[in-house]
Amino acid sequence: MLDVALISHLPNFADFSRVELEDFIRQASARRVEKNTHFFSEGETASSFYLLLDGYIRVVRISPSGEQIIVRYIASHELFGIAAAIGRDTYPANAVAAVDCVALAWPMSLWPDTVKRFPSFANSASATLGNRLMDVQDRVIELATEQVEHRVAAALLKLLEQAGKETEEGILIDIPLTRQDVSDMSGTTLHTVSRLLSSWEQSGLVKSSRKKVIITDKVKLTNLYNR
DNA sequence: TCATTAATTGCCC
DNA sequence: GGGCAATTAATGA
Repeated sequence: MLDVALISHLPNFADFSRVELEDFIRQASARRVEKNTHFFSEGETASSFYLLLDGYIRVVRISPSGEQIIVRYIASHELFGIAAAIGRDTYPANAVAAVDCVALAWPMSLWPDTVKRFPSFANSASATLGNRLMDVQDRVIELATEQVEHRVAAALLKLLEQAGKETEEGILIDIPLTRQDVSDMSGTTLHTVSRLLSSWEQSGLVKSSRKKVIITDKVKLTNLYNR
C-alpha cells in the first residue's frame, strides 16, 4: 500500500483533501526502473502518466539519421509521460532511467477527470509543460546562434539547476554523465566536449572524471555562456 | 585478471 | 569544430 506522504507535500496536490489524496494514490502503482532501461518508448500507446519519486530520467529522441538526442533530463517530483495533457495518445519520446528510478504510475484514463477536479494539479501540470516549452525555445535559439562552448556550458548549467549537489570541491552534477551524453545534449561530439572539459578544468571552472562533472566556478562558467 | 566501456589526445580536414 | 584512430584509464564481472 502506497503512502500519501510520498506526494502530499507536492504543489500538484495542494487542493486535494486527505480522502481525495488517499483515493488518488490507491489508484497508483509504483514502478521501479533499473538504470539504462526504459519507462516507455517513443510512439508507444500512452497508457499511464507518471510522477518521478526518485532518480533521474533522460528524455531521448532518435534523429532520422539514427543519432540519439537527449532532449532533457527529468528530476524527482516532476510529472512525465503526460501525453494526454498535450492531446496525444502515444508518448512523444523515449524515457530512459539515468539511474535506478522509482515512479508512481496512474492510468492515463484518470487524467481528464483529475485535471477537471483539481486546479492545483492542472496548474502544476501546465507549469511543467510551460517550463519545458521555454527550455526547448532556449535551446532552439542556442543551437541556431551560439558557439559550441556556450551550448555545452548552458547544458551543464541546466543540469546543475536540476541535479546540483553541494560538495567540498564544488557543485556536483549528481547524474552519471558521459562526454557522449553531454554532446548528445548540446549538438556536438564527444571529442569536443572532452577537449572543452579538459581546458575548463585547466582554468579551474570544472573538475571532471569518469561519468562525473563538478562545477567549481559557476560564475565563470555562466559568464562564459553570457558572452 | 580480463573484457568492456569511457576518456584523452594528436593528426588531418 | 568534427572525424578518426591510437592509447590509456577506470570499472565491474
